[in-house]
Order: sequence, then C-alpha cells, then structure tokens
Amino acid sequence: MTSTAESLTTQDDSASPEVRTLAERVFQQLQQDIVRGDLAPGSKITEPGLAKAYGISRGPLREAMRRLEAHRLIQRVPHVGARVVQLSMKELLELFDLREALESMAARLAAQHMTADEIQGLRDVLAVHESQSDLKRGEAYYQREGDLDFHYRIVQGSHNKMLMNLLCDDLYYLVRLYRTQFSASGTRPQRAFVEHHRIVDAIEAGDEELAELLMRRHVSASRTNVADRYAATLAAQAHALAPANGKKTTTNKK
Amino acid sequence: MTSTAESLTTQDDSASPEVRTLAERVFQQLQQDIVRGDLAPGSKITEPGLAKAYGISRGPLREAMRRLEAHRLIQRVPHVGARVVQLSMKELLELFDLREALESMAARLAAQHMTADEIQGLRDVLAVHESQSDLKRGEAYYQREGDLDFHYRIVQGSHNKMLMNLLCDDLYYLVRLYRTQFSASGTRPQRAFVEHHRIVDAIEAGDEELAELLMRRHVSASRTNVADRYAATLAAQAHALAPANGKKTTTNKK
DNA sequence: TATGATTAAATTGTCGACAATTTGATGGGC
DNA sequence: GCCCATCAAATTGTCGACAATTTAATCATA
Repeated sequence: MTSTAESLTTQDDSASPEVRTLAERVFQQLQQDIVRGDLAPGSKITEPGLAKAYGISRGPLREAMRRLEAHRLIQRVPHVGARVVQLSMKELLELFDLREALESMAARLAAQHMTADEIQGLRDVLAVHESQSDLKRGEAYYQREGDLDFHYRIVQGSHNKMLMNLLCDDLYYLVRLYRTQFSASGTRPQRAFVEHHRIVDAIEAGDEELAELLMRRHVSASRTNVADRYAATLAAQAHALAPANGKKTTTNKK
Repeated sequence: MTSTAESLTTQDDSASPEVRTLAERVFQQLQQDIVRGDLAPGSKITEPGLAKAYGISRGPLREAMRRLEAHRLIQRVPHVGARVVQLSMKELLELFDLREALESMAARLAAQHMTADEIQGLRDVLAVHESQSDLKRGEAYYQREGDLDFHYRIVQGSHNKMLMNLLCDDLYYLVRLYRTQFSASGTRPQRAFVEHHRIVDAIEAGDEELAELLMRRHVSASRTNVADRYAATLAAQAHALAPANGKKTTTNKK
C-alpha cells in the first residue's frame, strides 16, 4: 500500500473512488441530496441553477437528470422542467405492495440458492444491528439503514439478476427517500429486528415457503408502520394549515 | 408525399403526432428498431454512426440512448460504448419469473378494482383475437402482439401506478424484444387464448384468488414455451457450428 | 516469429452558444 | 374592475467543436 502517488485518476471529491465520468458523480451527488431530503420533494429542479451550483456544464447534468428520472427520483415534463418526486399516500402504499410481491419472491429464491458464505454475511449484518441497537435503543435511523442492507443481501442471495436490478437499482432509491422521512417508530425497530432473525433462520433451513411467508409479513408490517406515520404527518399538516388557507400550498418551501 | 409546406414543426416521420422533442422521437425509433430485431442483440451502437443515420446531433441521441439504457434495451460502458442487450437463457427465465410474480399480483388487483367498462374493453380485445385466430390459424405473431395488449389492460386494470410503470415501462420492452424472436409455437396460441378467457371470467366474477392463480399459471406456461424455443434455437446453432469452430462467435452479424 | 511499447485513429465525454418553447408580467379593451 | 392579447425573461432543446480516453495498428526488439 502506502500509496504516495495520487495516481492518474481523478481526485475523490465525492467519496466514490471508481466513478470515471462527471455525469456519474453528479448523479450520485444529486441522488444523495434527494434521498437525504436536501432537495425537498416537489421542489423544482432548474438546469442552469444546478449546473452553476455544481460547477459543471449542462451536458453531463442533463445526463444525470435522465438517470434520476429513470430511477423515478425526479419527474420531467418536456419544455417545462423537472421536479423532485413526491409520492402520494396511495403511491407509497403501492410501492410497498410491490416490495411485498418482489421481496417475498426474493426470500424464496434466497432460501433455495443462498450460499453458506452469503448466509454468514447476513448473520454478520444482524450482529452489527444488535450492537447498534444496544448502544442507541430508540435511534431508528441507523437501524433502518441497516435494514436496507439486510434486504439488499436477501435480494443478492436470490441470484436473480433481473430481480436485483429491479429492486436494488429502481425501487430502493424511492424506499430510501421515504425511509428518511418516515423512519420507523415506537417498538417497530425491535420487532423488525426479530423478524429479520426469523427470516434468516428460514433461509438457512432452506425452507422456501416459510422464508417467503415471513418476508411477506415483514414487508406488510413495515408498510403499515410507514402508512401510519404518513397519515399522522398529513393530519398534523392539515391541522396546522386549518385556520385560513387561501394559498396554493402545492409544496413546502422549507 | 407531396409535402408542399414543410411547416414550422417537424414532419411526422415516426407516426407519433404528439412527440414534441427530437430525443423522444429517436428514442421511439431506436426502441422499435431494437424490438423488431433490425438492430441485432449484441451489436454495437456507435454515436456518430446513429447520429448521421438519423440526421441529428449527438446531444438528443445520447439522451435517447440513456432512456434505452434505463429500459434495459442497451447496455453502456463508460468510455467504451453501448451494445444492444442480449439476454442469456438464465436471464430470460428470470424475466418470466418476475412477470409471474408481478402479473399475478396485477390480476388479483384487477379482480378487485377493474370497472365494468375496462372489463368490456378486455372482452373486446379477446374478440379481436378470436377473429384474427379464425383468419390465420397458425399465425402466432399478431396473436402475441394482442396477447401483450391483453396483459397491458390487466395491468392497467390493477389501478396501481407503480405496477404499471414497472411492467409497462420497464419490463415489457424486453418481453416484446424476445416475443419477436421466440414467438409462440404449436398449439400454444390456442391454449393461451383459452387461458385469457378464463382469466377475464375470474376478474369479472371478482374472484381475486382465482384470477391470481390463473394468471400465474398462464405466465408460467408461456415461460415454458419460450424456454423450449430458446433451447431449440441454441441447439440448432450449436449443431450448425459443430464441425470446425475456431472463431470467436460472440454474436451473429446479420 | 512473437511480444512489447509507441503511436494514430476513432469514439466517448464535456463545453459553450444559439434556437425554440414556456411562463410570467404588462398593458389595452370590455 | 376583470379578462384577454402581446411581449419579455427565463428555461429547455439542439447543435457543433474541443478534450480525454480507449482501441487498433505499426514498428522495433529479443
């Protein structure tokens, strides 16, 4: 090691050493900004603004935006512009319905095809969760990030490329976006943690049907939790804006 | 022809009246070329070549290619280039596994939410199939195109936007690509036609479970058929190239 | 002859400028 | 006072040119 030379690649300004192209970097940056909530859902994206903000030309930026659109993080209208996606309650529930169908399938396939090493890696992920849960009991954010890692590995274990593409490359960006906004509450993290263990047990036992069933229930419970949070948030907003509301209130300005 | 006035807009060279932007048109054109097989799977896509072929600049072309990549019709490597996608046998079967999970879910939702008008539209589609099947009994191509229309309407009837996006915008392009290459054979079209009727019956009766089950079987049977055709094609190729084969034979040229 | 480095061609990535369209504002008419 | 047409500013779509990288072809050398 002891790499004194900077090598010929680019300097890592984005904590991603192997991204070669500018459009790739700005895509990852924008994706992170959206998922973290730095770019509020519903807010307008303007090409000259972002180009100047990131110090690049509009060419690579447009390519990054096209990729964001493909991942459903922004929505574009020809000759009009782009906005950060803002899922309705209905769409959010639909997203979880999709996860229920696809991830239960992934769990079944994982029970069939996962290797011993992969299962061990899954156990390691749970161990990390456990240590973190010990440290910060009520802190749900890291738990949820780890939860995503858990689901990632299940999908990987399915050994189904198409499924991996669909879930990891398309849907999980949206999931992460709403994870940051509606992170699990109350006793949900602890119960989710238990459910994770049961799922791994079923996979390790090669019990396809049980793994599928448990994963379906797990996602369904998560769906219920997020839906409750979403409804509570909307109720709070409605209450706050109840008195006199003549403005358009299309999106929050923050 | 006889185009006296060129008008300020563009002449419709793509039979799509409402596409406003150049990138959109060239995307649709390329998509059609790929699905129809005019651009062979595995063949390389070069930007200057296509730009000159379509008479446009590289800007809109790159945008169209990004969209093709998002729809998984081409695969790109930074600084290297793009190739038309070429699914392996394994990936093709994976695609059908996904359809089995998602379309059975769509059928269940359709049985719950489809309106009377939508069901009638579905019956009309089947009626068109019937008349076409009468005319050309063994001709499977139109049947398969219509089959796609059938599946489209089921997904629409689910009233689930996310599911519609996933199936109609992402996966069906690949399905169509391989439909043209491995169209149904033998008695499969007739049986598929019967299965379609049974599925509509279940949806009309509001029998969610039956609709889901029948759709799952239907897609599974289609999967078996396509897999057989694919294997037969590979076997034929292997037989043809059996004697002396020192070339690379990465992809077919024509 | 085979192998390796060097170089030239082609292709992709990036940039700045111009054209087309939308959006918001301004002013006139009823 | 309200509504519609006109116009200006901003934004998106498109283009051609230049820079960076990859690919191949050539040549020298063991």
